[in-house]
Amino acid sequence: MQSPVNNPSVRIACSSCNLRELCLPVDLDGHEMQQLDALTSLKRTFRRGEYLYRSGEAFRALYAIRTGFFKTQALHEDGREQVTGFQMPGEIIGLDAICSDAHSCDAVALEDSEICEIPFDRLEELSRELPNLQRHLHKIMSREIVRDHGIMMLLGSMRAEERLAAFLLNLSQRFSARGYSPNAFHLRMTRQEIGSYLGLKLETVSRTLSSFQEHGLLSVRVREVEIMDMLRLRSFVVGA
Amino acid sequence: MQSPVNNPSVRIACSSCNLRELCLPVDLDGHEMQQLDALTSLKRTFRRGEYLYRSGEAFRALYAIRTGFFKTQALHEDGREQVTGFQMPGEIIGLDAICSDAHSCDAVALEDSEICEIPFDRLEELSRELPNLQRHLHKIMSREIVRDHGIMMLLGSMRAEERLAAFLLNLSQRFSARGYSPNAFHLRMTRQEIGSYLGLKLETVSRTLSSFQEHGLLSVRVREVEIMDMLRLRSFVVGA
DNA sequence: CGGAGAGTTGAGAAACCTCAAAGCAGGTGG
DNA sequence: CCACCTGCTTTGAGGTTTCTCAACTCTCCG
Repeated sequence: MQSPVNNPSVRIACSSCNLRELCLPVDLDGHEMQQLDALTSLKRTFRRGEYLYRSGEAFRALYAIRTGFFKTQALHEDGREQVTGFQMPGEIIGLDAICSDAHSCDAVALEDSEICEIPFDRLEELSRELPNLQRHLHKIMSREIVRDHGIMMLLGSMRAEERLAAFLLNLSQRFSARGYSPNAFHLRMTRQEIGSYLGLKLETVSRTLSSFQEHGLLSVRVREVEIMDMLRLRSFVVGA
Repeated sequence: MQSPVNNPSVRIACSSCNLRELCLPVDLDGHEMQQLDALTSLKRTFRRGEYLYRSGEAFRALYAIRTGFFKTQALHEDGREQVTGFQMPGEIIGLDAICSDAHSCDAVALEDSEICEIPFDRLEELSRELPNLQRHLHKIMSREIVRDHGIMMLLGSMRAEERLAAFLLNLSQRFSARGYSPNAFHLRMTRQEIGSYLGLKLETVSRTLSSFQEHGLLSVRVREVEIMDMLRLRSFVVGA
């Protein structure tokens, strides 16, 4: 993922990384911002396919994605694994590890990526001093919970077409918020990964995309998606 | 739900309510505990069917369930609603409201219940002073995220039998942690509500329960469940 | 005792999955 | 630079699971 063309949300981010998730701006003055920057100075890069962390590893830090694209996946006891999310620049991952001091899922780079490490001890420390930061951290965690509820709803009560429409619209909206086109984008993940995330088999994902294309909702060429009829796509999700 | 017969986890809870979720004990000394107690002194009771809060209401406080049983449900834009969780004594609800300062789901009492209100401003304030409490709050939120991932996995990759087995084992484990029998318990929710939570129709829930009974895994009489073969029930969830 | 909500059960339909085969794209090594 | 190989994607046919619609029963209250 290249740098956004023109994105006001990104401009207000702290200089070293996007600690704040987009749409959740935090109110910090210059000095406070410096402290936050100092906290988030450790950066690392990952090649496509590399693991940022694995299930079971000790928890030390949260990670803010600076550039690139990740997926997180949880493994079942019986070996089945399920993608629990796709993460874009500006988003925070690792929150699920706090409760047990160990990561409960894997995070894998879907393309060459750069992240910014946020030592959790020090984040907690700093957030005791900066109530704005404290509240912001709570909001990020709460937002993750709400997001998960949305996915539960999708998995529990939507049909394949609705799930895929919701998925594409969500991607579109997130790309758009980062200054990219909401109508045309590149999928970083395989059909299998999309299916895993949406509770569908890869063949169903492929068939449904083809069907969307036949009906003129969008055009797909392998991983290149162009949404042609945003309104009709939206009507899949909202209405029955 | 009556008071537990003999439950060590509850004994270490603060006196006025179970702020800590079970299995996540917090390390506070006497004075700190007093401060926490002062925070959580407001109690309220609810009759079966009453709403603790509704989607859209302003967010002011978290709620610890002291006695009783709740469900939380999210409403779709199109009117569909989905149960996102069932809550028992000692559990905290309302975390999803932090991110937007408004509740994003309804909380409904499934039986006469008593809760303890925790004003969030003051909880944040106190957790700035007490690092142990701060970490504990973060763990509670993180635990909610992990729980939700578990449900996503259930919804995305399990069949009806597996989902129901997982659901019953989860209830059993939670009752057990509260000092009740893990083998025999009363369901507080309807088939419809179970189905909504598990992404199934009520008829499928009913049929699957009947099938479990036929196979000698458990006995069901409407809402009274007795698990007869815990191991075989477990094998549904772990194995293929 | 009657009514309303909850639960059970059956039959047929719909959605999605499984298995299989073939086409495509991108990377690697000759 | 091309050919090949591997992994990803598409499409088809048939099977399973779950849903839908419907009728009936049960249980709990008033």
